[in-house]
Amino acid sequence: MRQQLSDFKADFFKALAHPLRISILDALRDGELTVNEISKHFDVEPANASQQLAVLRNKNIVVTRKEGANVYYFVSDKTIFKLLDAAKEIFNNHLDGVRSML
Amino acid sequence: MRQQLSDFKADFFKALAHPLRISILDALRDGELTVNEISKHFDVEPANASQQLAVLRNKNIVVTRKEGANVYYFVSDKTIFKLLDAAKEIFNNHLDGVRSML
DNA sequence: TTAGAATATGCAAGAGTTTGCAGATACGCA
DNA sequence: TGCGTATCTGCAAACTCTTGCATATTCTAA
Repeated sequence: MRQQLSDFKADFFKALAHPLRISILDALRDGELTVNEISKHFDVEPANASQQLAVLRNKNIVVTRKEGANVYYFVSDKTIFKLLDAAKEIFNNHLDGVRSML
Repeated sequence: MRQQLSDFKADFFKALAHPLRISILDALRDGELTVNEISKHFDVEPANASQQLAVLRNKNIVVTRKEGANVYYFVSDKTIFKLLDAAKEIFNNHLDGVRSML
C-alpha cells in the first residue's frame, strides 16, 4: 500500500511534469476547452495538444465531453487545483528565499 | 511570468516523479535522515539513494546539514507536504471513483 | 439532397534528448 | 585504512516533438 501510493503519486506527478500540460490545466480552471482552442491559445500543433491531453486523460486528470465534431476537455477532480496552488506557494517561498539571500 | 511559473512547476513535478524520491520525502516528514539510513530503509544501493537525493537537492526540495562524516537531509519547505497530501487526496478520490463504478 | 472540401481529433512511427540504474571510482573525515 | 557520500560512465528505457495519415463531422455549392 505504501509502495502503491508512492507509485501512484510518482505516476501522477510525471503526468504533470510538462510545461504545456501545466499551462493547459491552469487554463482549464475557467472551464472546458477543445483541442483546437488549446492549440491556438498556446500556439502549438493540434497533434501536440492532443498528445499532451491524452497523457492527462490516461491518468484521469481530465475527462472529455463530445459535442459534434468538437471534444471538450475539463478537469475531473478540482483537488488538482489545490495541488497546483501548493506548487505556486512553494514557488513563491522559493523566490522569497532567493530574495533574502541578497 | 506565466510561462516561468509553468516551467517551474513542471520542473518541480519532474523532480517528484519517481517512486523512491516520493518515498524518501514521506520518510522525511518525521525528521532528517542520512544517505545511509535511507539506503537501508528502502533497500537500495547508497549510490542510488545519493543520486535521488541529489535530484531533490538540485531543486532545493531538500537541504543538507553536515555532521562529521554524515550528511543529514531534510525538507526545506514544509509546503511540500501539503502538496503530497493533496496528491493523496486525489488518490483517494480516484479510488472512490473506481469503487462507485462497481 | 448529395458529393466534395474543410475542419477537428486521434493514432503511430522516427529522430533527438533525457532519465534511471549499476558498476567503478574519487573524496572527506574519523 | 575504513566508512559514508558523491560523482562519472555506459546502456537501456522513456519522453518530446514532428510528420503523415485515418476517421468523423460539418459546410457548401450544385
